[in-house]
Amino acid sequence: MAIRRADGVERVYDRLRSMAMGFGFEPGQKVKEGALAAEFGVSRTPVREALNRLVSEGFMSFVPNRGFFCRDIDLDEIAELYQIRAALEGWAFRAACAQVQDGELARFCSAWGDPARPGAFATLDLYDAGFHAALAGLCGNALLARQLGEIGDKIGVFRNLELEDLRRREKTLSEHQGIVEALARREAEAGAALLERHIVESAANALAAARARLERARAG
Amino acid sequence: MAIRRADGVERVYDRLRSMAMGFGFEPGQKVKEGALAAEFGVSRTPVREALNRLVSEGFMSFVPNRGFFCRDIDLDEIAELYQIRAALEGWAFRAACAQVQDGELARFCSAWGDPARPGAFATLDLYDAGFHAALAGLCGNALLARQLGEIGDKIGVFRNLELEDLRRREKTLSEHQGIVEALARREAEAGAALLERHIVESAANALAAARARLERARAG
DNA sequence: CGCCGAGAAAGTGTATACACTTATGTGAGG
DNA sequence: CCTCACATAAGTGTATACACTTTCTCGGCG
Repeated sequence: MAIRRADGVERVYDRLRSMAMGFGFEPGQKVKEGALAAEFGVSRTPVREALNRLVSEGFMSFVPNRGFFCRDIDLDEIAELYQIRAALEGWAFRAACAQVQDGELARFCSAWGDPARPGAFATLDLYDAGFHAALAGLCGNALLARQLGEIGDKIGVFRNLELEDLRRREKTLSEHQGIVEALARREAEAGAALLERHIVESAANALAAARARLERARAG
Repeated sequence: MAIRRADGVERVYDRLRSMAMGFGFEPGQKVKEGALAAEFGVSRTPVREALNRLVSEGFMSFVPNRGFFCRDIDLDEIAELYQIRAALEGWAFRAACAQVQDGELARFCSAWGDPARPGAFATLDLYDAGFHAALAGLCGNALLARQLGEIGDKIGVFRNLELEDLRRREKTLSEHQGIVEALARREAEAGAALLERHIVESAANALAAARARLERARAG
């Protein structure tokens, strides 16, 4: 038997994480170590390790002697995540206005201020994620940028669902445009206000999408 | 041998976490599973599980085939944590001004606006932590409050060290006072500005304390 | 029909075994 | 004295074993 087949935990962790981000598990569903171990062709040990990591990342919950459960998708929680995102991105924008170097700012604006840019991305949600990640990168706080990334992962599919609406797509692009322009002029307060409104609206749409998705899941 | 002695992982996890929060490990030090297992009187399995959780909480790092390492205390990282705290608490304050109920607000103000209140706490850093936690609780976003709690844990000892300076203690109390008054009048922007300045100053002091502590550790 | 309890089945919790990897020490050659 | 190669020790990665707990099943009883 091939013991130490390369990077067992890592593979298991990645698969479980993407399953948890998408709809690979029913919300709230019990997650059985043994079944996953069999499915992935490893023993329970690496599965448990991966699950433990996912617990403290908030993708799973754990009850002693009962095991692991997929988090259930809670609309309130998604709303709260969007609020945290608004707080963090707003701060990041102000910080970027105050301290980013001219060169870096110019590079950002020419890259993300171009209305044709979305065409280079396979899907709009990838473009959107890229935009917000790049923006967060300007504030000089790597930890904050990382936190925003993790929040994005948890919001996950709903951000995607949200952008399926065609009118919402155009609105997203024009709002991004406005934010870039404010940043170019280093208008911290005005830009932050635009950004926060942009996120609040995204939240409303994502919540609607999530609600619909949950209805569908409950029905089918 | 007593297999299944109650809550093995939980006990191990708690001990490791408090060790990591204080100075139980040298910063950057390698953490050997076997040694810890022996010390705690359990096998490596629960130790690894606890360590895995601590990795995704940011208290430990992990390198495949090399094992776990205590995070090294990075001054930049502490500064970044304080910035995230400022962003989150600032947002929470504004949200609290906008939407907290009169009754809850009054209760908060009478509790934390009392200058004699600190006397009820064993140490000032407990009082300080309590104040900021209560404030975060007013914004109605439980996830945000939790995040702030975790940030507080990571800042950990330095917050404590920071408050050892006597002048800083008095300053802290009067700044809290001002924040409570702004909240009582629901002056979102003015209060948030006070709060953010308060945190920025705390950060500067905590960083100085951390720097001193690191010097001492390096010398002794 | 519903409820309860005993027994069986399924599943978790941790110890242990052992393959594999990395670190450590040691002696020969430069 | 330094360096490299190799043996050895230390340590990690995962499978497996087995005790304990929870959950399921089903027959008897009210």
